[in-house]
Amino acid sequence: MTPTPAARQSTLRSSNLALVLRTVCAEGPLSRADVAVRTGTTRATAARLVDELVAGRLLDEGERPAPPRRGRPATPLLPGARVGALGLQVDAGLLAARVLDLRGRVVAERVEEDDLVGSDPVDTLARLGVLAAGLLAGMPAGLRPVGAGLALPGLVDVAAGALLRAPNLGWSDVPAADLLTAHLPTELRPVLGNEADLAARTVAETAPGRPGPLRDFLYLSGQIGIGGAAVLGGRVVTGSAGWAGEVGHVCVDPAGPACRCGSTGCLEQYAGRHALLTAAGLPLDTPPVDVVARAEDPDVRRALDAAADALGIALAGVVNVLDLPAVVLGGHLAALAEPLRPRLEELLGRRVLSARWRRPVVEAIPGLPAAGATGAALRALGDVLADPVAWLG
Amino acid sequence: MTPTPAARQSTLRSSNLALVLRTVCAEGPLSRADVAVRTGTTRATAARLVDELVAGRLLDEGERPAPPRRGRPATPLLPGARVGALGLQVDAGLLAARVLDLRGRVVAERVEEDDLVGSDPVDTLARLGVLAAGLLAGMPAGLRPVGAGLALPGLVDVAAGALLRAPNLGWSDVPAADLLTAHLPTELRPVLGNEADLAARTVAETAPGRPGPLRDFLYLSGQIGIGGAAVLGGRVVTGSAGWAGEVGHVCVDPAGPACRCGSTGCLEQYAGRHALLTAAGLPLDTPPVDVVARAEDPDVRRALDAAADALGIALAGVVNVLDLPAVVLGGHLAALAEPLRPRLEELLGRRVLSARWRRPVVEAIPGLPAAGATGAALRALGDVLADPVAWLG
DNA sequence: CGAATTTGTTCTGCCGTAGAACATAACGGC
DNA sequence: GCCGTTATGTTCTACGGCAGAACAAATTCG
Repeated sequence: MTPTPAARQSTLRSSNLALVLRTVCAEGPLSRADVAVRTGTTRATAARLVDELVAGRLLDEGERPAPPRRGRPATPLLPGARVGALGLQVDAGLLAARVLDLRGRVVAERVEEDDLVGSDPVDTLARLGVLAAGLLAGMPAGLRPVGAGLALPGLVDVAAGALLRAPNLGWSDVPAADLLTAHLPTELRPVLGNEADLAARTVAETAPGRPGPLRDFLYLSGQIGIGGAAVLGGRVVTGSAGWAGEVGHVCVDPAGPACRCGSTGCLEQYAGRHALLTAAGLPLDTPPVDVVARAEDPDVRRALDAAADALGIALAGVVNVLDLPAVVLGGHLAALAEPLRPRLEELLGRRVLSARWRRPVVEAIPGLPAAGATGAALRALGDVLADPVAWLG
Repeated sequence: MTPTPAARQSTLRSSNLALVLRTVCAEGPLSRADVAVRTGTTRATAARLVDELVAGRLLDEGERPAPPRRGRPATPLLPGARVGALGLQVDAGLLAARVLDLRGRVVAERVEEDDLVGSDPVDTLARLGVLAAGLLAGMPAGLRPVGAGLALPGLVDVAAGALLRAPNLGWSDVPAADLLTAHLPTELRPVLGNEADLAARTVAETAPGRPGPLRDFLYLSGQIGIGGAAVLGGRVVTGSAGWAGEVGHVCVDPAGPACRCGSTGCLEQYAGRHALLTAAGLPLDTPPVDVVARAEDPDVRRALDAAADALGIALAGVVNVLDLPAVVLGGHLAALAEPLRPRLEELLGRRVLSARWRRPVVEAIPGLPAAGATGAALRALGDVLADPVAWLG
């Protein structure tokens, strides 16, 4: 236990700098006077803090497209466009590198689709490293990269920067951060994260520091298997070691089919992409839209119903334990939301203890491809928002 | 969304006062110099803060049972003994009122055992109010009550101070805080809380501000039904509306027996006290020790195994979603821990995805009767620790 | 009995915010 | 076209809180 250090004058300053930066990030263009009102400080103090952030390039003074009003026109403040973070992702079907700026805009990206199941981790991460290095080399000179993150579909050891196990890739014990650092500037050693956790972050946070419409929800990322993440108060619940969110291995029926995890009747065995397509008698590369199109086919209908039932049972359990007002379907499950929803909502209404007072809502948010990469960049930019002083140099 | 106010000088002072108070509460008797070291401040500043807390009676200067050392003897500081909070509890089998001081000691208590299933909420809460008023009337004059809490076995609306539904009591829509306020001083309007959440708090926090041995765990409170609470980083996860922790209604087998909640195959139907005793062919008032004594009886053994299996399946799901390193059995389940543990730990080892890296541990913590009342008092005292300035008057 | 040692107190200086006065840049009416 | 109005942004002084160093106090050890 590191004892918490007491707050000193400088702590006050950092904390208020962070508050001002967060405020501008969260509420679009604001003037110095707006910032003073939002933070409850005087204009004098707000201006002082803003000036420091502008000097450190974390905030930009915009040209004034001033809506004509009385009084001296305000200079609009925006999150710094010259601060960017690198988000990386390796998934069963793609390799992605994406740079986001503090406004949450995609500055540059490269996505390579490829079947990476069973690929060699060293080769694949080297490919990703080259991809990322190329992306950074092509960046406009003014942009300063402040951090990097890597989304991986599996259990991750954040402190060590290592992937423990990613069943969908067939990878185990990969020192991913070390392998990538060889291709990147030293200050851009990527912080690892679980793909579903980071994808969930893109739903909770539409841009750095800007809260999304939902603050509490369970996110499901349907891939070959099923990943998930619970979000409470806008923060992803990562658990004590960062291994939370394995919704795909919640047991739906102890007498159900064996799962590769060693257990039986896991949710993944009903609602995972492979399991669902197999049950529906469709080829494993059938895109979700085709599944929806054939929803009236009896075999497909039966598979969809079984998936909805399994989701209902598993998610009701999670909602009972965590009290979440919404379930967000992402990944391939987003596309299947329509045929799944009626049965799923009915089950949640019946099996969730508090449904009588607040019935859980099912939302579908497809998200852009490689949402994990965006989430990884958001995490890195979140570090800047949390402690701007460290980035003012 | 209330905009966060910026930190000012006075914020700094409150925050450091809170830190000093927390530090002394967490690490037993400390001198001013110890506090300075622990908080990283100078002795001058630490002494100033300590003096203010001593003047406000939140800290006491102890007599020095000084272990003979070189140098000027230190004056030991202790959490204020004259600050107390009232914890109340209504359960199916008892009514409890308990006063805890800032050191976590039980200053006074009254517990009445009685069968309250199906009782009239207005009458019962009036009884509890009288009990509490009597307890307060008998308190030493020096003790200042700073807050109150009420633990209830059901879903609670904290903001309204109302109980929504407590199946074990047969109560619905009870304005509990209002009913009790009639018998108590106005500043002691009790804050409602779920019994399992508050009992879990007594495990996470052995005394106000003093962390227990476990920081992350799932607590199970076995009563007639089964309540639960997840604790992450020492904080109880209450969910978005405070309704989290309904582990008893996680589905173990969709084809299982119907539950009074309207669902099927809930954990409660296998490991709840009533369900377990019925399955074992024992009378419903059999104390847990007798169940353990007859563990070799085939019927009892079968019921215990079924309960262990159900717990394994349900808890593995929760652990997969929340990544918790430990499961704590409380209530009647604590007494049954020995016969349940082997099978339960085996199942958790098999069904928890991350068990290969860290196998979940099962602990039994019986706790004192009416742990919810203690937890409710701890919550109120936690308010004092969070913002001592409000209590310095 | 005096040196050493540790605790607690006093005093000065620095830093960050509050508050008020002042400067600036627009609009609008006459 | 000028001047009052209005809102923004800046400058200056005051206050409060912590850091750091010097000092006073109380006990042990040689």
